[in-house]
Amino acid sequence: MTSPENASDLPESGPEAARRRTGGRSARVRAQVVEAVGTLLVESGYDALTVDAVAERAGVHRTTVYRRWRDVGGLLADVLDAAADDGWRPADTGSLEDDLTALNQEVYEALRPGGADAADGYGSGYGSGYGSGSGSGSGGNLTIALIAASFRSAQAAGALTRFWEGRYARSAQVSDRAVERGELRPGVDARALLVTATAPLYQELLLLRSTPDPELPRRAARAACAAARAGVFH
Amino acid sequence: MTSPENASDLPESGPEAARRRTGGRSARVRAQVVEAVGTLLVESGYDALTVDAVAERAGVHRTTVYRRWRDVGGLLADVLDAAADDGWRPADTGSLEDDLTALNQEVYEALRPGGADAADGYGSGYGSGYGSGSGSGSGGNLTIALIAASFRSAQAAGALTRFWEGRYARSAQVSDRAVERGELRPGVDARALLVTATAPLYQELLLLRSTPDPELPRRAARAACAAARAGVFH
DNA sequence: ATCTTAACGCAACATCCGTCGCTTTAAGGA
DNA sequence: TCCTTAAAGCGACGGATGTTGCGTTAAGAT
Repeated sequence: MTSPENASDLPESGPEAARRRTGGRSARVRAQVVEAVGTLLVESGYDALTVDAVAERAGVHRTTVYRRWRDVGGLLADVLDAAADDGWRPADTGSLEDDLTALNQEVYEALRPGGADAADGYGSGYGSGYGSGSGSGSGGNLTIALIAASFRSAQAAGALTRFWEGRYARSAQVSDRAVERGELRPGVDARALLVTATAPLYQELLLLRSTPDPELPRRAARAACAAARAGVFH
Repeated sequence: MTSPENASDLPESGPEAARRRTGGRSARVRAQVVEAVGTLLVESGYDALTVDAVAERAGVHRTTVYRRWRDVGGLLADVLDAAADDGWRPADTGSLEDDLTALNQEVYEALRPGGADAADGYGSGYGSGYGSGSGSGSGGNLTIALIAASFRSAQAAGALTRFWEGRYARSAQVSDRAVERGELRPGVDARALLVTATAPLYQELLLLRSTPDPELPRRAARAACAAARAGVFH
């Protein structure tokens, strides 16, 4: 759980620097607030995620939230950074196409209207505590809410980028394994391959908001495979 | 120029329906407001696009804007619908890869940080009157501002989807021409091909906000070509 | 030219949002 | 246990945002 103020975590430069107090009350407040953010997002979507609502839900005073997180973007950055360092790994199915399809399936679930309950924007694991968002009325999709927020706050945008880059970095082993198996020649640009594979899902579900096509994850994976085998990413 | 209220343009159902007044003053007000929206977006980005700022810039009263467009989303929807029916056509270069690259180049310019001055999110032509946004400080990218807005307003989201679908529909002839030339077998899914070709640009520049790579438009086009030739979109 | 009334202008109002100065609580070192 | 002070609580404020009721202007029909 990375907090805004210790993101760059020098232990206070001065010799007699003021001691931070991260124990007891502060920790409790943070936990309550972070949980309130998740709950509110799932229940009523991003528009309901005001500082006031979070504070009330967390049983904490408004000014406390303003001082520690500054704004909604800061709250989301905190939540996202916490989600970023889960133990997620890409599935290992034995073939490049199936690996990419599995990856795309996760993205698909996260982006689908009734979608997953997690900061699953790409990958799983986060906050399985938040009951599935399935059909929770105006709640809408949590992942989409987070992305929407990233357009309103530089801080949230940075956190989201870090989250995704972490996912892509770990997914590079999908490409590595394909090389080991001899499916691809060495020297392939893993990131380009992965972006090509996943991008159509974001395009269709997030930007174009077309009706979800269950075949899309596999088709996008196949397209990326074909391009990779043709040497486009070398 | 499609206005919110005549979007579904039945000429008033009742036999003695109240006559709308679209002439003189109303038309002038609309023109002033729409122009103010464009100017403000280019000059200072989406965050500066408040109803008040638009009203002041247009020399019109706040309540007028609130009543006719309801909110910023309504304003943007109006602007986007106006931009959607320009005369845009995809370039015809003589080969599929070059056609797609040209398409991607337009998207690239529109999405790049110092990017194009138009609602060029995909395609050109709109409002060439708005001086190029090149480097206009905090202005940021107009296209990205419009997309960001679409996450805050269902009305703007709908307009943006319509805009893009129109672009994709017209771009289908890129695929048709490739079939005619014998580059692709008949029966290819043009939309899937086009989405695959353009999606990596949106992914990198809009979502991941990575530093622009001038090679990206061509690489994405090549990847889509390779997939198409492999029969992925049939 | 005259009349009706849609659309705009205006001012007052209610909210919401973020900030500030001050007080109170309790974390953490001695 | 006591002391210092970081961090939370509290109330009040100023500014921005959106709404409402009413008066004024002018579009469009006769």
